[in-house]
Amino acid sequence: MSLNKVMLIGNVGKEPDVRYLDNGVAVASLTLATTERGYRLQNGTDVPERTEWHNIVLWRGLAETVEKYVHKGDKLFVEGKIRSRSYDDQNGVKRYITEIFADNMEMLSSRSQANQASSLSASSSPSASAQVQGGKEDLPF
Amino acid sequence: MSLNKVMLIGNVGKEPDVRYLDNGVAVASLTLATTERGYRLQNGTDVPERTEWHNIVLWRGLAETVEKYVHKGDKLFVEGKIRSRSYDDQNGVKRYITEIFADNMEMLSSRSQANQASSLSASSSPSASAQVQGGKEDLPF
Amino acid sequence: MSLNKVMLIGNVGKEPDVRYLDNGVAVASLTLATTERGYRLQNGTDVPERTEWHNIVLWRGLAETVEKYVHKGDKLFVEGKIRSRSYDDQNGVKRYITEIFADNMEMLSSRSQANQASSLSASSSPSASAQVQGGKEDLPF
Amino acid sequence: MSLNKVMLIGNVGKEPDVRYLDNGVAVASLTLATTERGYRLQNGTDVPERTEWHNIVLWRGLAETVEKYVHKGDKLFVEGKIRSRSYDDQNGVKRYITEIFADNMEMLSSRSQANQASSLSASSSPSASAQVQGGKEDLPF
DNA sequence: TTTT
DNA sequence: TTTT
Repeated sequence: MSLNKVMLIGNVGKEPDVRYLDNGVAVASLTLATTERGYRLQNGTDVPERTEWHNIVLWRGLAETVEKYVHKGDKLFVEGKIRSRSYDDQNGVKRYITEIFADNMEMLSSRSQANQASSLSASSSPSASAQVQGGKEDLPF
Repeated sequence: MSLNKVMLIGNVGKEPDVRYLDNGVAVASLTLATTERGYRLQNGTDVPERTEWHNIVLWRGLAETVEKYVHKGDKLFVEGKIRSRSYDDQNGVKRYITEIFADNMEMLSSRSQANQASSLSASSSPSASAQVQGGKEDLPF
Repeated sequence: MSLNKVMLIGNVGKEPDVRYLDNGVAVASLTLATTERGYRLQNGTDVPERTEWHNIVLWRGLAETVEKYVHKGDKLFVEGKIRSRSYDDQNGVKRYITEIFADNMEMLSSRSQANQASSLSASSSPSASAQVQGGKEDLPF
Repeated sequence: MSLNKVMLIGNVGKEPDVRYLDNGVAVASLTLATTERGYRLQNGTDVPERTEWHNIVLWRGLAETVEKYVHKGDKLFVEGKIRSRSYDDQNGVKRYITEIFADNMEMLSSRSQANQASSLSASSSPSASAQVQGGKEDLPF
């Protein structure tokens, strides 16, 4: 048995990228920043704040929601799993990238009209507190 | 913003109860035991092992999967949220009960044919490692 | 093997209760509200917002941090496990209560001077982004 | 506010590497495999099983526990956060690596004498069900 | 590149 | 009893 679970709350770094495969399936990519607060060690040393950037990949319904409602600066809750893959860069060097494959997303803030978005999307994702789940059409009750 | 998230791995206490509402929606109830190992304090005192019993409620597709494949003794991973509700018992005393409303379930073992079940159900729940999600008909890739 | 994990983000309902055992150990109790947004079903029915109240119990260092810095209305992240116990109420009726035994806490907001509190307490809880862990005196790096 | 949380259950890929810094602090590195079950798409296509390898880094007490008790093949529960860092490889190419910085670990199995290990280490990590926490010397009750 |  |  195995578990591969990630939960993030952070801010979207730039406008998400959404594209459609030939079969019509939507795929979104976005970067999410999580920031640890700095603190002071007992010996007086300051440990500065630290920002981690996560590559988030979302498919299907989640990607469509991203396209409609998610923008740079927005705060998101993302739940998913870690996936690493390799690719050859422009110099033929093999590169590894670690991505978070999202199973679930919740919009926590809006710089734009995301609040409206959030309640709209919530109406199709009732299984948890206003969470948006991929491609789910039915209702939990 | 708000988060209410529970993740459990434990064993099913007895045969699950599954019923159908008038509208055809399935609802399953089961009890799940999680056990903390005992340990010895530094002063030599033994803290015994401790079993916690959780009331799990599952709806729709998850309930149907439970009906087909989950049995007493099986090991389950359950993800969901905490919900408390009150009811009046047979003596008219108001009682409170805390339940875990499941969003997600994974079968980790089988005493019966659950392994087969698990891979079957996985085929309709591809979003995560063989996880069974309620009412989801589409595929993540 | 077993897992019993809860993660909550919510608001403190009233001033926490902190007491000290004869051996000097601090124990804090507080209630935390998590709220699911309401939404509209596809048939037009409105599902109203729903608030869940959680009984949180914190020990030792966490309880002392609560005593110093946590107040009614504050937003908290709490991580812990579910524990149920029974007691006889004033009428001799056996009652069951479900509590969240906190392993970890993070202060996310302050109505009072909690922001200052948060950075102070963070300096003694370096293992994660400003999280406060019970009785931990050492540093992770 | 920010959250960066990872929970993994998987198997250790090879013997862990443990070293000590000049100041006596222990640091352990290990690889952990999580495996998603394969499944069959509705169109009949088989999606094969998929193994993900995670780089886990543990400090201080956790690293010392790893040194004593964790071996290739063991099953571990690891809780922590995602951290990426860059370094220059032997060809001067800048490389990025993503690691899981562990806050918490639980030994779920042993190929060697890890069961004994687990109960031993549990005695110094009582805050949660036999979980081993870094550098914690006190007891929760 | 975000945010506090 | 909180909060949005």
